[in-house]
This record gives sequence, structure tokens and C-alpha cells, in this order.
Amino acid sequence: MLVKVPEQGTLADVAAHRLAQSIVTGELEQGQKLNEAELAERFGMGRGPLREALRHLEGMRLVKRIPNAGARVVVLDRKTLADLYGVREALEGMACRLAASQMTDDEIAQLGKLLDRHEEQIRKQGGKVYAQSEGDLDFHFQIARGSRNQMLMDMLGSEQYQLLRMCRYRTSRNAQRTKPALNQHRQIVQALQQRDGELAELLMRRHIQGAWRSISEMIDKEEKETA
Amino acid sequence: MLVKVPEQGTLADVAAHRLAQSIVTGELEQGQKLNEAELAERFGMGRGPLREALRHLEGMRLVKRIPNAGARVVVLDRKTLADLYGVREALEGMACRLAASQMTDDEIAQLGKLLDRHEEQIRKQGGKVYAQSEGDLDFHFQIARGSRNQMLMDMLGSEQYQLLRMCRYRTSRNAQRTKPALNQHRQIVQALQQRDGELAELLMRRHIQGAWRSISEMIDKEEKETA
DNA sequence: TCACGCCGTATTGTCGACAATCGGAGTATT
DNA sequence: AATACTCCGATTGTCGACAATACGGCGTGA
Repeated sequence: MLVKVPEQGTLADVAAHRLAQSIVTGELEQGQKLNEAELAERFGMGRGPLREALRHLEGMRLVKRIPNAGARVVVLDRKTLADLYGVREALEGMACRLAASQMTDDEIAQLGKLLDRHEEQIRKQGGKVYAQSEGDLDFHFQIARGSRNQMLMDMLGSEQYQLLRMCRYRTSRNAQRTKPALNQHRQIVQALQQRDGELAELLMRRHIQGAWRSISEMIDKEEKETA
Repeated sequence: MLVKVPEQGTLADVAAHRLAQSIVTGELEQGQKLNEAELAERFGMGRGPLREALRHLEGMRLVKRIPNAGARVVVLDRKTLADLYGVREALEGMACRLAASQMTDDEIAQLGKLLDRHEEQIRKQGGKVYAQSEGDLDFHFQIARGSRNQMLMDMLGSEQYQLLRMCRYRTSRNAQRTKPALNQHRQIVQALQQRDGELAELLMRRHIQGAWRSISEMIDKEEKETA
């Protein structure tokens, strides 16, 4: 439900999905050149659908195309991620404010239950951050849905969502920010229950700022190791 | 400079550009079915590049594709536009806040000069709203550039930008909101000069809210006429 | 030794033809 | 007369081959 699996539909759609998955999980490295013939071969299809898929991914900013020179996997450097988190703060803050007035009581309750499952998972297997990370994204996406703003949902869902997942796969292997993050999530749900949009937005913005600080530090460390 | 004219590059890029233009100007009606063979014929190219162009436009939300049933021009109904302006308020507000600290004095001065030319145009030809409208978009885009946030620029520039233009062509024929809008622009520039990001954001958000109210009323009138 | 230009190869861009699927007209049946 | 079924035309989806372009190695000359 989180990641839709259109193993149906046109081959171009399938290719786009599989490519996105490969890029997000790091199976295809950042900056790596994407050879059309090779990928088409691997996916068992012609180059036509694959080219359409690449156009699609270009729109999602997962690949960068240069005319007559092929497509490469996007590179998530520090500046790109900083920009992403900035935009995310604005959009998710907005989503949260709207959700406070638009979500049904039941939906908010569901959100709370999601956090319960989430907490359970953390307790049971503190190490496996991956599933937790996906769960976190699910939380954010549910709030985006709660905004009832289709454009916002599309932006947070289809585009930024994938870039974020990509970022997570790259950094969150050892991220131990799960507990404070969970608390912040709880606070947000509480604000939603009280229908306090202003507070909900503020909390979400702080939550994302915190996430960015965490990621940023991690990048610093990584850069020092590399250097 | 405002609308890049890539009559160069791949045919798919050319097709995407020409299609976008046709859609934005209303030459292709909203909801109209887009026949691949016919369009390919008209543009003097095969269906391959045209399909890639459609995939591109789908990413820009200018067309909606349904597998095995073709692509149709998007329809800008009231809800869609409301969502668009909501997102715009958040993003452009953010852009304005960042621009207040990121733009150089020279860039801000340029922005002022842009408004001068703008005012001149209004005085000389009060009627021709079209050019003014494009000028308005230019103003907003310059601020987006001033934010130094590449992702924000892309979002406001390539995607929303086209939808907005489309909306303008549809409604602003008789919009007489140019003078208050110009004043608001001036206020914004002033706030930027004072490096007051908070104020700049506030003014921009109000400006966009005002624009939406104006558009909204116009849609109301249109709906009454149709009904 | 380095710079420059040439050429072969690999890769991208494009086209035309074929297969798969959808929508609708027409007909038969109740 | 209404409904469901079938078939046909039109349109989309896909593939393979060809043309155009860019990249890299090689040789030549200063």
C-alpha cells in the first residue's frame, strides 16, 4: 500500500517503477550512467518503453538527462538535500495545518494506531531501522492525504517521497533518532486531535528541521571519513 | 528569456515545448483527447518522440494519461486551482523569505526596475493584460531564483508556472487587478530591500491569496453564466 | 612530450511496421 | 423496446532496424 506495485499496465510504467526502486535502494549508484540497451535487456523489453520510463523518472528528479549523452542517476549532494528538506518543511507544514481541520476523527485515530505499531516495532527490533524508516514515511504520507489537497499529495507522494527514501537508504542505516522522532510524531497527532492546525504545523516544521540536522551531521561525518 | 524556446535538442523536447504552449494558450481545449498519430503528423515527427513528450507533460501535470486510453489535456476545475494556489502560497512565501536574505542588492534593484517597466506598460496600454500577466509571472520567477533553492526554482518554474499560465489565459482576459497587484509587488520589493524576510513572506502570501480570491470570483461568474 | 585532429565504435535519437487493446456500431435475442 | 453479444475500426503499446551524434583511442606533427 505504501509503495504501489504496478506490475501491470504498460511496460513503461513497470520499467519506471523498477528503475525507481533500484535507484532508491542504491542498487544503482548515484551518478551512474544508465545505458538504455542494457537496461532494456535486463527488464526484457524494447528501448521504447524504457525511454519513456526515463522521461518519467526525469520528471521525478531521480535521473538527470542530457540530450545525446544519456541519463545518469541523480546525485544527492549536501546542497540538494538541504534544498529538499527546506521545501519539505514548507509543504509538510502546510499539509499538517490543513490536516488538522480536514482529517476525520477516525483518520486521526488510525494515525495514532500507526504510531502504536511503530513503537512496537522499535521495541521488538531496535536495530532494523529500515522498516521503521518506511513506517515513518507512511506517517508523513497519511498526513499529506489528510490535507485533502491533491496537488500537495502528489508532490509529497510521488516526487519528494522517492528522493527522501533514497536519502534514507543512504544515511539512515545507523540513524538512532527513532525515539525522539516517535515522540514528535505523537505530539503532532495530539495537536491534530485538538484541531490545532497552527501548533501542528509548528511541530511538523520542527520535526523536519530536526531530521535535517540529524542527516546533516551524518553527512559531515561521512565527508570527514572520505577525506 | 521567460519562456525558453528549445527549438533545438531532441524532437521530444521540441514536441513537449510546442504541446505545452498549445495547451497553455488554450489552442488545445481542456479535457481534449490527444491523438498521438495526429499530433505526430502535425509536428512532422514519428510517434516515438511524441510519446516521450506526453510522458514529460504528464509529469508537469499538463496532461493526464490513462493506460490504453490515451492522454487528455488536464481540466483546471475549481478544486484543482484552489489546491494549486494553496501550494503556491506556501512555496512562494518560502521563496520570498529566503530571497530576502539571499538576493544581492543588485538583483533586488533589478526587480524594482522590472516593476517600473511593468508600470509603464500598464499606463501605455491598460487593455493588453496578456503581456502584463507574463510580466507578473516573471516577477514571481525572479524571486524564486532569488531563493537560491534549486528545488524550489524547479517546482515554481517548470511545473506550477505552466499551470498558472494556463489559468491566466483562461481567466485574466478581463482581470483588472493589475494596479493593486503592482502595489503589492512594490511592497514586497521594499521588504526585500529591508531584508525583512518575515514581512516579505507575509506580503507574498497575502498577494497570492488576493489573486486567488480574484480568480475564484471570476470562476463563480463564469459558472453562473454557463448555468 | 604534448597538443591536435582523425577515425572507429558505442550509444542515443528516430522511424516505420506489427501486435494488443479499447470503444462503438450493428445485430440478435428476450 | 431494451439488453447483451459480437465484430470491426481506430488507437495505443511495443519492437526491431536505421541514422545521427558523442566518446575514446590512435597516429601525426610540432
